[in-house]
Amino acid sequence: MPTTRLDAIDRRILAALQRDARLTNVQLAEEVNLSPSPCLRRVRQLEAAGLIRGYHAELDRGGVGLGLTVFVGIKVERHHEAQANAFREAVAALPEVVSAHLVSGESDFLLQVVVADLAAYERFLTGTLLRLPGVSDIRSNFAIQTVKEHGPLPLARREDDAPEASPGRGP
Amino acid sequence: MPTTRLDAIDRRILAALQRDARLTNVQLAEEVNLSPSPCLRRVRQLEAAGLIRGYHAELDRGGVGLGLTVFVGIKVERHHEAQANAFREAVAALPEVVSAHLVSGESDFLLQVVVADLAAYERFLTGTLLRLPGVSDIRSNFAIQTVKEHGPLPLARREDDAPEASPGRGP
DNA sequence: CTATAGTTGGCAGAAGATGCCAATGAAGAA
DNA sequence: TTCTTCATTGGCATCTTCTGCCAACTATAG
Repeated sequence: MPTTRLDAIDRRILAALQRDARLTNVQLAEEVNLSPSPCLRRVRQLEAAGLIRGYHAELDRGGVGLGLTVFVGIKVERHHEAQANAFREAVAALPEVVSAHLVSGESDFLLQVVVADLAAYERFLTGTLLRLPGVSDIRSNFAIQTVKEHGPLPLARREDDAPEASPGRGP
Repeated sequence: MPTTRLDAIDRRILAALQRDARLTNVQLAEEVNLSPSPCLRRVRQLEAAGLIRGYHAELDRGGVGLGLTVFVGIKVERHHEAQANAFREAVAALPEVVSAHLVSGESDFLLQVVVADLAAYERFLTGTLLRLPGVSDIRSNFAIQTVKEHGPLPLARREDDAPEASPGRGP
């Protein structure tokens, strides 16, 4: 329901909150060259429109004892709709699964799995993943190094996204 | 530098902020059964220790015009250290690349790329990815459906993580 | 039992959040 | 061009929250 298309200020608000969700409304307003009132109103509107789906703390995986990230490709047998839904729901409900997508290519599903170590992954693989309904093949690719993570979405910037004070509205 | 191991309250703080980073310190304190002062102190400590790496708004990809997510497997030629670093830095600097990992298995790198549509991906692939230094093979897997995304990290819960009022400290 | 270190809760001043209203600016009609 | 209408803004007032400081409490070691 994008009632109104995003304007430059909305995009800057989204970019700022994507970078730092704990920004004070006052700080945010200053950053986008608005006074606090309309700034807060826009944020609420973006939230209500579903454009902002939530605010999350990004944790250090190693620091909380989750040292192993695995990308898991899963092939499933041709199945009925009900069976497919069951598989998806089962996968989504697993705490170790951080993300899961139906993808084109060799695998049907691509999961990102986070566990403490190789032993934990072995347990998760044999005790959980391999027992999911309809699984025909599983391929595990271990993350050896993280080059980039939680990168911000590249918000389209139009010509009017001036990073400094907008000329049309002085204080 | 995990000076002190995480206790149950720390884990609950992390879990809560992972779920909702905009929680008020008062709300957070209430949720973890502390008064605001020590709660805030713990949060600051977790931030300083690097366990909390940041706070980010989660945006609706479709809503901001980024309707296509692609998982890109890249093979690179055997290269020197300097060349490898150049590749990693180049990849990390690309706005369309949301995450990038060095992985085991068929590909050397696995990227998650976010673009507006197929045309934009075609431009990105031919204009940028294929021109990166040392690339020998690229395999693009398109996300057809998102089953789960931005799932919270499964914080290890010990026996003392009682979800209700802690017995040892009444108000 | 005493001493010590670490943690908690409460308090107070400062800062931020947020609803309300008049004013400003833009777009369209006449 | 001028007037009308509508959406959006900025400022204000009030309430909530933030956050540093201090005394009290708990647990551990001696």
